[in-house]
Amino acid sequence: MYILQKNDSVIIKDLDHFNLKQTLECGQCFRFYTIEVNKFLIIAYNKVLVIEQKKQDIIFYNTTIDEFNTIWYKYFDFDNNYGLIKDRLQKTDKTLSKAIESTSGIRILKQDIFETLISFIISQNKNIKHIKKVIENMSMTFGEPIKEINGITYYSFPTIEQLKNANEADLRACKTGFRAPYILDAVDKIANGILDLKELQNKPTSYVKDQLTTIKGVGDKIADCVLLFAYSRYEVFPTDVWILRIIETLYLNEKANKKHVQQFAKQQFGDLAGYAQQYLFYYGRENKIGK
DNA sequence: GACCAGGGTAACT
DNA sequence: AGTTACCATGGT
Repeated sequence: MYILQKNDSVIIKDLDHFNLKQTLECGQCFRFYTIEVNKFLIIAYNKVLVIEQKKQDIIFYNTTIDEFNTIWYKYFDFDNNYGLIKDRLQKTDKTLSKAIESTSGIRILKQDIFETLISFIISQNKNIKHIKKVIENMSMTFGEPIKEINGITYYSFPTIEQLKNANEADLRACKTGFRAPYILDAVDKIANGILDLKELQNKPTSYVKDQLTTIKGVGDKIADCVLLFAYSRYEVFPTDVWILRIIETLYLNEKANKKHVQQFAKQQFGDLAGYAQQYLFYYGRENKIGK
């Protein structure tokens, strides 16, 4: 792979192990819109990015090398060697090997910690489409306009400071429902210094998980999503209703509970369990496994 | 109209 | 420690 700049775009040529559509649609992120086939608009880190994939080339529109280096390089996890990761996973497991054949372009994004936390609090007992809508509502209500494209204004995800001004009625107006007090508790703990999301970056995974689950409405699964998608802890295995059914169907051939599935994933996939989870999740949903 | 959605909590056995 | 009803809301 190599990078070049052309007018106001940055282009990555000959990039392996990357599929933009798979990476965005595997359920790890919620702030993106489809413009055309393989062309998307993403909102992240207070930026609006139009990005397109043409075979093995990725075009980042209206950006600079500097912005690419400081934001998008890390966001798309270009530091990690996916060839190596997939080799290791495919060698140890035939079922996963088959799943990876059709999902091999997924990358685990490195997302903003606060946004990921609030987004997955919202996610509980909702489908992905509705999660996206509620996050959009919150951004329009509490965030700031970043950029206007084709007459549509795109808003940043609200900061902690901006959400401090929110009350429960405001949040319910965004259709958060019973999750409104959960969001308020998260904002309260962070704003008052009881939780320091940045400091947790340097702590062991189990400690971070213990801290995150002190927030009301944050349990095992939501904490694992924040650990995987924002703290880059690739050993966790977020276990939701989908992945539960997928593991039951593809591996266990019997009913299981979430604790059982977590133990299984740890011994089966080890320190790469998080990657395995994303490949299996996308594969399972595409093929309606267990439904 | 019941059932489900990238779940968690409280109140039960 | 392992179940179960309930929590808003929109879609099928």
